[in-house]
Amino acid sequence: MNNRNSSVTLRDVAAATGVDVSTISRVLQNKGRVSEETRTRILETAERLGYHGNPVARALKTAKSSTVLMVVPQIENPIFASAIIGAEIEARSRGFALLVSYDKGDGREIISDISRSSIIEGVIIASFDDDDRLRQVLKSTDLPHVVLNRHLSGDENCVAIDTRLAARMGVEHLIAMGHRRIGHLAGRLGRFNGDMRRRGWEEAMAAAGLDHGDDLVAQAGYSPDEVPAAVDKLLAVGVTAIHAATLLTAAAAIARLHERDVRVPEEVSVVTMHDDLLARVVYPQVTTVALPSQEMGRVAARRLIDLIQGVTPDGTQPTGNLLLPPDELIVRASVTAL
Amino acid sequence: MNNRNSSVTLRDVAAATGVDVSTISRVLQNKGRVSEETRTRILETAERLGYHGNPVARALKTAKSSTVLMVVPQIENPIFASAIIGAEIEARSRGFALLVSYDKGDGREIISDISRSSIIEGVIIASFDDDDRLRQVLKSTDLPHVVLNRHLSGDENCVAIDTRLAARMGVEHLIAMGHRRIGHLAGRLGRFNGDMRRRGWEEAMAAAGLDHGDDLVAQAGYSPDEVPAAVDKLLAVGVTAIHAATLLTAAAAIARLHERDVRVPEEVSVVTMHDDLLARVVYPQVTTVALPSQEMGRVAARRLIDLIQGVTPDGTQPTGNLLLPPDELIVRASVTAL
DNA sequence: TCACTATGGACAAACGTTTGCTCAAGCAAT
DNA sequence: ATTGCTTGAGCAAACGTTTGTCCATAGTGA
Repeated sequence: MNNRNSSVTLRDVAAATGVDVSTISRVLQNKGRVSEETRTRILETAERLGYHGNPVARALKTAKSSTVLMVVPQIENPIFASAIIGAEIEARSRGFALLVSYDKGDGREIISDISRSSIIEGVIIASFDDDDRLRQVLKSTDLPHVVLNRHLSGDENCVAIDTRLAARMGVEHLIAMGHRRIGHLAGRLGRFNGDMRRRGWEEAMAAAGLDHGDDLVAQAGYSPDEVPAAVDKLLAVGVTAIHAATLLTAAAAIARLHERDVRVPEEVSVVTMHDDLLARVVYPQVTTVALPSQEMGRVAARRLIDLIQGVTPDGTQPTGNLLLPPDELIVRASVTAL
Repeated sequence: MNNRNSSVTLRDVAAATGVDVSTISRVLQNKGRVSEETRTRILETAERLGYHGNPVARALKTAKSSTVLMVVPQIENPIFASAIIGAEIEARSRGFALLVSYDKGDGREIISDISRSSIIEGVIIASFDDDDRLRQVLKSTDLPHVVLNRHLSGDENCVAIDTRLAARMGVEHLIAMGHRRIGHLAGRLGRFNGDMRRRGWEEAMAAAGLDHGDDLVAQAGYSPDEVPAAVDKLLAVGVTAIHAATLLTAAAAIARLHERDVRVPEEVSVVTMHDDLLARVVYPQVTTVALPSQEMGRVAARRLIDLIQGVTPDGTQPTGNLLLPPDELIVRASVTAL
């Protein structure tokens, strides 16, 4: 019907070279035996005609679409934004296209929805923070998949960042700077990353022989709203430093400290993890452990495509969860020595 | 080869109903005349068998893939992140899938790249801030397209937000609060949005009979790095308020003011546009004109799909650039009355 | 009753590939 | 000289749809 420009087909090349389409196809795939002479002739005409193949036809024939889907919860979270970029870069470099779908988390069956309207070979799932629901979704499809940004017990294909280690690094920095009473402004406890970060804080505190009781942790989730109360709670127990679960809550904590006329970092230091522009536009600029969020997306895509293709580049079947180490601590102005 | 579960085909339904595949196809499309009896019988078996059609086969036959591509520069910019979501929501509701591709801006031919590996019916372009390059890219393909986040002279399918009006609204608020000497912390002048915002500031100032000379505008681009110097420049000419081009530069400006021991908003008020979490985690929380960034993505997708389908829902051929009005001014703490 | 038109549905071609099979040469071995 | 193997390439089927064409059957008017 509405033929796009790119409508030079195998048949056209065949006609132009006086050779059968099947031969062309084989040459283009480097499959089967073809004389050197015909091969170059074909390659030349294909090039000259601007032949590029029809991905849809190929997909129909081979049942491989070279397309993967990434389902994200709220893309606004900068960590997912970078993860998408990372995934897209990796996917593209492997000849795959990346479909992105937004999951409002309202229980819609995104995946079957999508795989109904478009053929995908696999899916990267970053949404569904309800483990049970995620398992259920995963079970409802037999698509290759990888779970992003957390580890799901019972699943072998999860890619996450070692936020426990990142937390430890941040807290250890605080300790090295002489802090002894360090509060943990927790994310969502009970969730993978929330728990990991708390454990990291705990480990660092324990290793230094410091108090890490419950009164030193205040949960604030991931939105700014609960931060003020949590900060107040920490202030009440006399912390000299706060380890915030996320950059956003760190910023909110700093804002609260200003509000309470507590000077940062002179009276209270703040450290967190994840580095982006935000860390440089709050005052004082925040000391933070950079996280490989783009790399996480890249690795997830790599694993997914390995899974789809059945092997890793080195020939072995990929398996096991991945935990990416954090990048380094970036020292800015929100922490001071005691 | 590797048949996914969803392999119940038209033929299967045909076999189960004892009717030809063509009839099934017509029933499923509501095309052609089919007796009520066969129709329901077909519908039932299709349902029972879980038939959902093969999008690839359909795409091959009809030359319509129901897939569009969105090319983004840096997705980290929250405005693009929301735009992607908006576009995805609209696309999905119209039965389209959204492919996302990241353009590092290194001159790679993303579009031909992608349309080579996957068939797309149209593209939303948010990258290429070089107008000439964009025009060239657009010319190199005859795909339906819409340009996002700016207007490109000579193109009829651009969707942007009226940042000029947003700027005016912000500045007018400042004026209403009694400010007279208001500096403009500009984005990138020479670019669509940078110019628009400056004009908005100018218009508001002019309308109030206030000074809007060049010494009152300081360019800072969109990254925090150039902000301190620009703020210093504005401080030097004695402004009591700053209108920042973006939320990020507003935050950076506030940070600089703190650094210079200038109290916000008591000594200098700050207003900007775009609302997201960031506006609530800096101290003081920033007064800002909310921008319909998700809506922009939605509208872009709508226009693109209208273009692809040749008509708008009401039957007329879509045409003309779109300029979305800003949402409302959100009053927070960064502005005070003089 | 006969020709004629709706109606409902079957047939088959086509979309652009991939791939198993077949087959003609060419060549070496018997 | 006949057989047998290798090499190169063509033939045709298939992937799962959509759609133009054709053909029965039934219903209409005369």
